[in-house]
Amino acid sequence: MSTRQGKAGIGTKKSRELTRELTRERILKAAVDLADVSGMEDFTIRKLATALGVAPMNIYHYLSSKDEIVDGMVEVVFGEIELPSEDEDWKTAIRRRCLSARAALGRHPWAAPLMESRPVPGPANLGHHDAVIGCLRRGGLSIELTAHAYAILDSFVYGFAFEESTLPSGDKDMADIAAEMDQSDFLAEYPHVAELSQEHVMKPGYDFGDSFEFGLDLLLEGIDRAIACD
Amino acid sequence: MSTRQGKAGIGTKKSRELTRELTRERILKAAVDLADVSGMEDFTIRKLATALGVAPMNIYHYLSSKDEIVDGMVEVVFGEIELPSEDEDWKTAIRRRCLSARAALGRHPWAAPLMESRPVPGPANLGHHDAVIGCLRRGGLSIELTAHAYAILDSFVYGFAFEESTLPSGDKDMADIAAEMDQSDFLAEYPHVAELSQEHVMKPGYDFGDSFEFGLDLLLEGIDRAIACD
DNA sequence: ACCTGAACACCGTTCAAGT
DNA sequence: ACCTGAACACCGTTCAAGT
Repeated sequence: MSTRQGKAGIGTKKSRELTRELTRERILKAAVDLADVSGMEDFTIRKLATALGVAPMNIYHYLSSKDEIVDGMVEVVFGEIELPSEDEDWKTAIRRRCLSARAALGRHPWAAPLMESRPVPGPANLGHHDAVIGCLRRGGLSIELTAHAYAILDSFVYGFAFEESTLPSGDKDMADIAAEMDQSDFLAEYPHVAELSQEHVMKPGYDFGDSFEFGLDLLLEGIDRAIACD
Repeated sequence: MSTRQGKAGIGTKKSRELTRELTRERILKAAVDLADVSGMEDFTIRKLATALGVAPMNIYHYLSSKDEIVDGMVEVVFGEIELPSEDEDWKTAIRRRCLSARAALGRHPWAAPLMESRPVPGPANLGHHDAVIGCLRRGGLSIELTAHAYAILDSFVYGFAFEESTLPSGDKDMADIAAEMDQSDFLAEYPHVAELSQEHVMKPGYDFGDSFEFGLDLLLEGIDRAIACD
């Protein structure tokens, strides 16, 4: 009955799109989706606008620069990472949040190098940091050890996720590189790379990701041991 | 006496520049220098050309795309990383090369996210990989454990170096963020971040880099222990 | 108020032309 | 052969103008 209802009813094909007004959130969702499929290299405001079906300049009404869009996208990803539970011991809780972080970065491969490098961290980012630090402190770690633990765990998690996100060009192409060079030259020049590649990485069951928990547990156990001599 | 000698002698101010013909190596050196001072964000072929005193298109004669330039720059950095010695035990040798890698990435902060993400690794890159893998194998690690060790050490080293390279906007600005928000609001919302920041990070002696050796040694010791159950 | 197209100052790269 | 300027197809962003 209202004019709004009337308007929405006019269009047939486009009505679904048209009723969806542009909002900050809708823009950021579309931005994350676009980056997920195109990667950050090809992520441009102009393409984002086309994906949303609006003129590029329209976006500037809700987010005032590309940097602000990227900030918002990083916040979306932080929102997807499970906060450490307050009911578990610190090691279990932190372990779970690290696995959750890797899973989120697996869904959004463009995000790994951006998570810790935004000049102005948003509330989801800060809230996440606070929960992790709080969890470590409750676990009995001193401030010094908390700082160490935080730095090394995040370096590892983000470093690993980033490495993983660029892998298709690093393992798969290893065969290509070997193919481009003369096979026997490659073997002579880089015998250990060749061995590892042929006898392990190329084998059916291999998954680079398996190393994640291996390394994570080394760090967690090491931190645990360090609590004693704190 | 030769015409070449004659030519070189003509100019007075510019002769030093002019005699230095453009070469692949000279371009790459200038590229690394430019990225060191400007960062990768501002690194453009056009600016590189101006720095070299040539027309932009001239560069394409020696390197056929920006990607190829970046590949070359990464190779330069790999060349600066100390290879693991063959005379030391694996732990000492690998430890040294990890410290050397961090030092190199400290000199070239733009490089961390590029080292392991080039589609086509160059000879310095491959040679480096080969030496590290060889060192681990000689140390008695199985192929499986070598793969784990390699993956987690590099994730940590590159992850940490990257984190470190973006730090000025992450620690310094923490004070700014707190200043922008109401101080008491910040303290109420993020009490653990505030505590860590005030009682540790802001203190005179604090250096984020101290966590590097802490984490590195946890990983090395953990790998060492894993050799037994291999 | 919300949305827009034209324009500006940049990119990387191609091309045709200079020596 | 080496080097070049003009031009092309893109960027992010500003601006003045539409409703």
